[in-house]
Amino acid sequence: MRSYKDIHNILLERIKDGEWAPGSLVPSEADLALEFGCTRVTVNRAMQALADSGLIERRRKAGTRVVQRMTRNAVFEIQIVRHEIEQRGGSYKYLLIGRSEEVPPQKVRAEMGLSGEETLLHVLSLHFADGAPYQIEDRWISLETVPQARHEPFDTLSPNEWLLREIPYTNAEHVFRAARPEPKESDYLNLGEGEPVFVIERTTWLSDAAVTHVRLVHPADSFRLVTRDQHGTAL
Amino acid sequence: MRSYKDIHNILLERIKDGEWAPGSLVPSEADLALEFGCTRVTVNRAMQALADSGLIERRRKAGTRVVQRMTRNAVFEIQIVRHEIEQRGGSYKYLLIGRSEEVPPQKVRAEMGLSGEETLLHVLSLHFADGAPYQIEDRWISLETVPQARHEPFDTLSPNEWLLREIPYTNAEHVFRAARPEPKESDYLNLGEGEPVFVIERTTWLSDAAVTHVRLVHPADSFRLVTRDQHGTAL
DNA sequence: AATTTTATTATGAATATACATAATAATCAT
DNA sequence: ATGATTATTATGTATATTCATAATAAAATT
Repeated sequence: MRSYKDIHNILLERIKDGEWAPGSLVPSEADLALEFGCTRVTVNRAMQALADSGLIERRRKAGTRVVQRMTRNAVFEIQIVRHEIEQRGGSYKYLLIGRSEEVPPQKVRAEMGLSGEETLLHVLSLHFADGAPYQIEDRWISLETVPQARHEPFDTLSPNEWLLREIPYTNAEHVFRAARPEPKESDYLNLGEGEPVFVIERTTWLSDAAVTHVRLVHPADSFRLVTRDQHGTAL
Repeated sequence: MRSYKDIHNILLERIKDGEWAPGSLVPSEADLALEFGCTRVTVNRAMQALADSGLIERRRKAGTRVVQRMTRNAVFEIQIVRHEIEQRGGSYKYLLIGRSEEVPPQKVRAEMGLSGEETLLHVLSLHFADGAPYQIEDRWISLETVPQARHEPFDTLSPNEWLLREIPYTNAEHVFRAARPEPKESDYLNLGEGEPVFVIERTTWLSDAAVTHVRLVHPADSFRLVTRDQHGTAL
């Protein structure tokens, strides 16, 4: 028996092989159902999977076309820093530098979509891999969205780990860039003269409420971001 | 009438709100079908979508659990450099620097999984935004996988654009990092003293055959990589 | 008691069927 | 010819039904 996954794979092959060229119209569900000797529903399930993964575009009556993509997606994993390091067999250490309640600078307020001048929890900390500084975590946490944070000392458990463990979030925005470190950052990371840093800025939200904004600063020579593979199945 | 998408969203809310905690067992399809007044099939469709997006894990008889994720995904778009620039309202220019057939260095061969010492097409080019250098494209193209490339001059159309338009690929691997530019790169990009670069290395594959490997080098102050939002639908 | 067999249960998946909806094509009235 | 109306068609989705499969629990056998 042919499952919808089989049909999905067959259709995928046809697209990959160029048999169905980008932009071309593919046969209707009814025709394919006839060809594969199954019902239209089964073909539909397979086609929907292809549409979900962005390979085809479907419109009622107009039919289904192979997308003429000018863009593709890549996916990378965000995980706890400790795991990042331990996974590579490195030894991990965490150090809290400062913890206070302050009104964040304008830039952070803008990123988090804060209108007023409420105080947030500001936590500055350092993550070490094999004894060497690996990441500065400069974080602001909304006490309105996450009041529990007020009672967390963050002296042994990093905000990174606590948040990922305890607080759900719905979406995140990232900015990655290369930069010259600020003097203080250069100090914390123990950087050589002229060594650049890799900066990740992440803002996370729970529905419409900002949860946290963090600036992660890494020495350039010890950090690389790698994407996972694509197109295995859906996605 | 409640569609499977409605049910998907309702269940998603329950996970987001923590009503269904990470690691907890969620009600069976049959129970949920009863609750929502629809058939099990509809619930199944919704649950499958959630499973596809990695929020729940399902096993026969064992039931369905909310994943206890320590990692989350982020997605970014790979698009044609020209579009990247024009989308921001910038003016785009392309310049071919060199085109030749050579045996690539060991590092590139390793990335592409090449065993022998076959010659690849090597294309070096520059992309400008508003007159200023924006990206160095240092690319190797497999003439075995993409023989058509041999007849492409790449003097007005960049390999980036030609490949994305003409050649399908199934998956890609990326590495991002901050680095100090090599002297030649600093030269091409017209960089100031000590200015770092943002480097993207991408290898793409068509099934098991390597298509191309490219090193993209950007001035740090003109480049930032931004992720798209998550959790809209699947993924 | 330990092991094997059987029954139960939850998810996975296919089928036939019915109706909804959006886009296009064909028809008709002006 | 032009514009409005209707028919057609492809996809979207829901339902009832059926069977498959994997994991667990219960029962039976040794």
